[in-house]
Amino acid sequence: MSTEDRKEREKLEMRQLIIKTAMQLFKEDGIENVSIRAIAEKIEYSPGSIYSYFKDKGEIIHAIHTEGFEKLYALQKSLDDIKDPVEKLRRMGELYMKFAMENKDYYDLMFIAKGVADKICEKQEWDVGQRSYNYLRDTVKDCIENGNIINTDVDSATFAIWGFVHGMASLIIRGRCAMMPEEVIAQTVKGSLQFINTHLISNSN
Amino acid sequence: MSTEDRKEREKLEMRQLIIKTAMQLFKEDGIENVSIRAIAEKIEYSPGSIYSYFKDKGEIIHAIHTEGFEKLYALQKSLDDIKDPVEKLRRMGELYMKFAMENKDYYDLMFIAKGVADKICEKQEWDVGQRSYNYLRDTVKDCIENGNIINTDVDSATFAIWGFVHGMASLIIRGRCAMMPEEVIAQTVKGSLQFINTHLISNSN
DNA sequence: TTCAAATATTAAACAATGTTCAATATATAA
DNA sequence: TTATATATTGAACATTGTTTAATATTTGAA
Repeated sequence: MSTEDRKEREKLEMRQLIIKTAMQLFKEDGIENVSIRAIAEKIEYSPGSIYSYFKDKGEIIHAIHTEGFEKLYALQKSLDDIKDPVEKLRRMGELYMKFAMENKDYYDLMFIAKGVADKICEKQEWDVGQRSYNYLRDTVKDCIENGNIINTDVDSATFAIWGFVHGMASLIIRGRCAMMPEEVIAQTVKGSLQFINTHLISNSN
Repeated sequence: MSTEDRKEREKLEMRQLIIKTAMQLFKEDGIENVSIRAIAEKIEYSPGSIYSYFKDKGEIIHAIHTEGFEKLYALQKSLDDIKDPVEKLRRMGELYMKFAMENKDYYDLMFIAKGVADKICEKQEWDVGQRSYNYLRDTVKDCIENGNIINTDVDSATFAIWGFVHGMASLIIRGRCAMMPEEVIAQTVKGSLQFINTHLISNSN
C-alpha cells in the first residue's frame, strides 16, 4: 500500500524537520534557545504537535548530541593513516581540545550537560560515544604494545588521558578558569598538552 | 540606637536561616530540590519574603557553593605538615578525588554547574576557589623547584594536574563513564592516579 | 462523490519555576 | 495613640515542558 509508505515517509520528514530546526536554534544561540515552543513557532506548528513525533524534549536533544559525536568521530578518523601511535595520540589530544574549544555548545551537550537531557545516558545510546572512546583506547593500546607507554594498563592510561583533556576543556567551557586571564588560557593548554606528552609517552621505540 | 542593631542582627539571622534551610534541602536531595518556594515553605514564609534578604536565587546558591570550597580547603589544609612536595601532591590528588566522589552535589556546584548559578563566576567571588587553586599551585611549584617535576612551567603543570583529576571526577559525576561497569570505576581512577604520579613526578630529589 | 473512520493538529490547560509588586500587616518613634 | 517606616504577603507575570479534549484533515470504501 503506497499511502502507508508515504505516511511513514512524511512522518520521518517531519521528524527531520523538527531536528533540523532544533539544530538551527542550537547553533544560533546555544542549548538555552532550544525550546519546544521555539521549534514549534519556527516550523509553524503548535507546540503540542511535536509530541506526535517525539516522546519528549530529551529525544530531540539527543539527536543534536549524536550529531556532535559524528563531528568528533569524523575528526578522529582523519588520523587514520598516521602509523606512529605516539604521533597519533599527540595529534588526537590537540584535535580533541580544538574540537572542544571551537564547538563549546556541542562539547557541553556531549560531555557535560545534565538537566538538559537526562535521556542521553539512559539507554545503550552511548554507542556513538563508545566509538570515539574505543578509537582513543585502541591508540593507547598500540602505544603500550609498542613500549611507548609503560607501567600501566590500557584502561587506566586511557581514562587518565581522556580525563586530562576533558578536564581542561570542561573547566574552560564552564568558566572555572577565572584564576588566569582569558588571553593566556590557550597558551596554558598548549603547555599542559606538551607537559603530558613529554612525560607519559616515551619515543624510545 | 539599640533597635537598629537588633534589626540588623535579625536581618542577618534571617539570612542565615534561609541559607541553612537551603543547605538542608541541598543535602537532602541535591540542587534540584533547592527552590525558592521550597525554602519559603520550610521556614513558613511566603516566597516573596526571601527577596527581602537575597537579590536572587543565585546569591543563595552561591552561599552553598562557598561552603563546599570551605570543606575542600579544610581537607587541603590537613596536608600542611607534609614536607615532601611529591608526597603532598600525591595525597592531594587522592584527597581531591575522594572529596569529589563523596560530595558529588557539592563538587558539581563548585566545578561543573552552569545554569544553576551563573552568579558564581561573575564577580571576584572566586576567592575561595583561588585559595584552593593556589594551594595546589604552590605544591607544584615546590615540586618543580625541588627537581621532581621537570621540563615545564608551574602554570602548565598545575593546570594539567587539576584538569586530570577534575576530568575524571566530572566524567563520573555527569555519568559519562557508561563504557565501564560501575564496579570498576574506582579501581580505574586509582590506576589512573598512579599512572600520572609515576610519570609526571620523579622521586629523584 | 460521499461519508464514516482514522489520523493529525490545535488551543487551552496544568504544573512548576523564578521574580515582581501593590496591598496588607506589623513594628517603631514621637 | 498615632503617623511613619518596615516586613510580609498573596496574587500575578513570564517562562518552561507536557497532557488532553476538541477540532480539522485525510483516508478508504460504498
